[in-house]
Formats: sequence, C-alpha cells, structure tokens
Amino acid sequence: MLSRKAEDYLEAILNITEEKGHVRIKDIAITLGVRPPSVVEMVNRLDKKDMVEYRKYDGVTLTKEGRAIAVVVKERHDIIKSFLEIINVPEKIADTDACTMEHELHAITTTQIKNLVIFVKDAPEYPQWLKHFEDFCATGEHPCAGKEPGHKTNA
Amino acid sequence: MLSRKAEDYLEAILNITEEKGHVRIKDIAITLGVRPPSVVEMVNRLDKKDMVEYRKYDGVTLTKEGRAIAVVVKERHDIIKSFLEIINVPEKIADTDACTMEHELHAITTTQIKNLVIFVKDAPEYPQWLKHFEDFCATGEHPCAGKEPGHKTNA
DNA sequence: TAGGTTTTTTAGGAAAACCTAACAAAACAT
DNA sequence: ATGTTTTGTTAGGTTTTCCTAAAAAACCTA
Repeated sequence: MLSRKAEDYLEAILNITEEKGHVRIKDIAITLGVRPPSVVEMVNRLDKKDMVEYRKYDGVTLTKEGRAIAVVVKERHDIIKSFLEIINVPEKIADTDACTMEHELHAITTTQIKNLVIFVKDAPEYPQWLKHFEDFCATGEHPCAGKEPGHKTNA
Repeated sequence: MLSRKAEDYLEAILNITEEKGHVRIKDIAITLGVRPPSVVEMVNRLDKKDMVEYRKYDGVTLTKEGRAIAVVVKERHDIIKSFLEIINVPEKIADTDACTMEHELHAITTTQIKNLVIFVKDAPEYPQWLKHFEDFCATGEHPCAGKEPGHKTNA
C-alpha cells in the first residue's frame, strides 16, 4: 500500500506527463508545493517500489502499475470535485478539498458520490433542482413549498 | 495549528468524556487503535499546547480551547456522516469515511454539505427524492423521465 | 569553450506519529 | 498486607515527510 503522499506524487506526475510530456523534478516540486530534495527522495522511493522509472538528471516516467494507481486517484478527485461544484463550492476550493478527500474513501462512498453526481446532472429537471438548492442556500426556504422554519445557510 | 492526528485525539477525548466522565489513557488507545505509549506522547504534546490538562496516573481533561476544537471537529464529522448516509453509504462506512474527511475541509465546503443535508431532509418531497435516488442507483434510470442511456451504478 | 545560471542531487537534520520492551504505580483480591 | 494483575510511563527506535546548505551536473550564451 502507498501512503497519501505517495499517491499525491503519482497523481502530480500523471498530470505533468499529460500536460508537458516530460516530467522534471522541479515541476513536481512546484505542483506539490515542496522543495526539490523532497521530490528526489520520494521519487527514489517510488522507483524502488516500481511505481516510476527514474533516471538521474533526466526525468521520471510512470510504470504501468504507477499509472494505474494515479488514474484511480485522479478519477476519485474528479468525481469529488464535480460533487463539490454541484453544491456551489467555488472551483478552486473544490479542487483543493478534493485533494484532501481523494484518499482512503471506501469504494462504496466514492461510488455513491458518483451516483449522486450522475443522478443530479442527468435529472430531467436538473436546472430546476439546482435553482431550488441555490435559493435554499440564499434564503433557507424551499422555494416550492410552504412555511419551513428557515436555517442559517451562508457559505 | 493542530495536526489531523491531534484533532483525532481531542475528538476521542471529548467522546470518552461524554460517555464515561473520566478519560483514561487506555480508553483513548482503544478508541483510536493505537498503543498506550503513543497516547501518553500525544497527550503530553496536547498538554504543552494547553489543549488538555494531564496529570500522570490520573487522567485527561479538555481545556476550554481543546474542547472548542473537539466540538468543531465532531460537528463536521456529524454533518459529513449525515450526508453519506443520505446517499446510502452504510452507517459504519459513513462513520469511518467521515473520520477521513472531517479534517482540513474549507469552511465553505462544510457549509455547503450542511446546506445539502438540510435541503434534502427538509424538502417537502423528501422521501420521493430519496426513492428516486435509490431507484437510480439500482437501475441507472431516472424513474420519472424518459429514455436515459443508463450508467454503471453498483456500490 | 569558459563562465554563469539553473537544476538536480547529496548530506545531514527535524518533527510527527507510531512501535516494543522494560519498568513503575495503582488497583484489586485473597 | 502482600502478591498479582492491570494500567501507565519511560527509554529507545523506526518510518515518513519535510527542510537547509552545499556540491555536482546540465544548460546557455557570449
């Protein structure tokens, strides 16, 4: 099993690979907000575990296994981010909070969040549902129905 | 700022306080699944930070500040757990996954999850919404509307 | 190609959180 | 009250993840 941090590194390496083709130590460091020596250390560990192939002064590439893990983490990230954006969490916050949540959730939890996202987005009355939720956040009242007590709802 | 783990200890201490009145090292160890020496170490650190008061061989009590933090963490936990249970994550998984998610989420994210929970629970047509979601999870089809493509939805 | 800049690597160290083994204190029970 | 059991503490060690400072390699550019 890999640690959260190790997963973060793999995900970052996947993202950089897709964006630039070639992955430099410096890129990983900037992406994750750490210093280059920390990256070298982790990349060495990931190499020892056959998650990446690392050649000094050259670059880092994901192995098949490392890529598989990175893809799973990235998918979880995207699902969670989608969910957060549906409930009106601003994009940037949704992204960083997805980073926090993307590790160690039970498969059932991830699946149910995914179901929710699809359920809401595919709903025939999708924009209506969203409008109702937004109104509710703003006013604490359900727009369609009677006389609810009202709640504190400000983000 | 406290680490996730430190927050976990405070939350555990709060829970044990509420259940038993008196908090023993052993109780914390069992609750968190660690060994007694780890607890003693953390409790010493928390004492140094004025989060708890700790007297050797006696027990641990939360300070005002420590209790405040524990309560906030516990509230986040309960909100997240409620959300997960609404989307049909089994109680036990909801509880452990709430533990994973209860740290480091932006206040806006937590608020929006809370809003969602209230929005759904207070909805005039709540049981209907839930029924639709359950059907959707089972079949991949929105029960009320036409001819959707269908998705993989098994938990 | 020599000099300077950037990037990478090494060396050494720190903090958090955990552990085992051994010892100390407290509680309990006969 | 003394011996046993339970609980708590200390000592010493490990792993993970990060850091700074300094050395080495690679890269430009004049």
